[in-house]
Amino acid sequence: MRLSQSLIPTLKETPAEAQIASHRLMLRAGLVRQMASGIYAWLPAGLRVLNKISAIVREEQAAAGAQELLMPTIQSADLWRESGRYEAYGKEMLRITDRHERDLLYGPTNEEMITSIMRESVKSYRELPQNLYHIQWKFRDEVRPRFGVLRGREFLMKDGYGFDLDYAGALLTYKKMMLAYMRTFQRIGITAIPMRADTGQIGGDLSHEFHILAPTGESGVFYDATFEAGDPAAAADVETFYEQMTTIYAATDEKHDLAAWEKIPDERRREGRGIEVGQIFYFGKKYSESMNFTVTGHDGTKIFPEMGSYGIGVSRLAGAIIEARHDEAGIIWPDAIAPFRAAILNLRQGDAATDKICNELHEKLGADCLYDDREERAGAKFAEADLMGHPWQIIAGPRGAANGQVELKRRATGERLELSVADALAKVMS
RNA sequence: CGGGGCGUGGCGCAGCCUGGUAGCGCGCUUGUUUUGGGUACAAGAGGCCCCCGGUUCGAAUCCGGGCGCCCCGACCA
Repeated sequence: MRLSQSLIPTLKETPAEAQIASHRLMLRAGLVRQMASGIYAWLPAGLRVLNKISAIVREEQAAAGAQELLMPTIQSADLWRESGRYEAYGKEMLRITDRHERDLLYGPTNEEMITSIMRESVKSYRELPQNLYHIQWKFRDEVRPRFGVLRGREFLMKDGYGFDLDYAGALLTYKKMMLAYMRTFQRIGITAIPMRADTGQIGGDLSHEFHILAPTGESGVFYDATFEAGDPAAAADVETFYEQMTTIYAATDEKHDLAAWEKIPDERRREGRGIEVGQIFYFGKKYSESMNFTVTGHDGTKIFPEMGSYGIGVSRLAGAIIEARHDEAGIIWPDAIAPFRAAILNLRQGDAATDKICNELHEKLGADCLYDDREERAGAKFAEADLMGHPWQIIAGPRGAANGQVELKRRATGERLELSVADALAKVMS
């Protein structure tokens, strides 16, 4: 993609409303624009991030046996009256009336809807277990939206719902989802820690939140340093994995257990701030019972399926990652979800040898690279590339172009290498 | 929902107290210059001063009402 023909409106100065790093950088790097309080438009580069996160989520959900569907954003109030949450949910729910005076709402979550879909079609124990998810925009009318996309009112969430015949099955689904989540976060390139959590509006009795560590996080977190070492998803099987995840200490301030904390050796105690990027719940028959969803068991009796729900804040992740990975110059994207894997900086637009090298690079690297072909000073190009946080920068100028050399810069480390065009390409694509 | 603040070209801000017809920096356009870390000079374009009403000969400025946005706290993927 050529920068000269792209809508990537970077800002030299920080808009006054942005207080925290991720918000400032998302605006400055041209990823998002605010359209109303807590409501954002995702510009082309920002959308690429959302799409890359979603793609990884999809792959890991598929690997865990979950099926993707797509439910609407607008829901009927009647559905929510069945579960009793239409009244219970309060002002966070955006309520809408259509031209026929029917009560609708913009979905803050989808337990009722998925249960309704399942109960229409699933009648036999033979059809369970099933696990379904979608990636869809949600709306929660927060009292005070803030921190850019970290606490928006409209946000993109992956929400999944598991249906099992019994507690054992539901617990296994819960464990599988925890594993899928840890793999997802790992592939995205961040460290997330599962922490025991309250169940809030969703209800139920077993829940974990996944936090990524960042000094500006909204929750205080306490954890055993063991989480920082090794590969959390490397366990031989899901039971071993779950055992490890739930025996090593980790809790948010709400659930912090001083007695357990003090048993951990001093040097392994870690205290910090966390940003919640996902949460999983087991809540049993809460919705199957209230909404009368049953399947017939092999002995002919009716069974209320056991349920759980599984959420990842996709749009929040985009902000949270920046919060965890940036410096004074800008964003430091992990390779897996950077809007562009590499940027080509043409330091002398119009210099024949330089242009030739850049065009060749652009062609070979394809759509996942951004070619800065603008008529700008070198300094401006460097500054903007650092701001946007491309994992790799390929810097081409007349100095090196004469003998076929370019400079390759790694954003995360600042490391630079003088390489031939072919070697630079090989490194970026590996 | 309690407390505080802000709204002036695209962005960051000054002007408001003490009313007299809008200014600075960045960005944008054109030309020259510069050419490896946000270059310099020159000439331009661009503003219902958030909205409505009031006071006044005259309102960005004073008064009343409304809307929007931000920050702190309580609440939340």
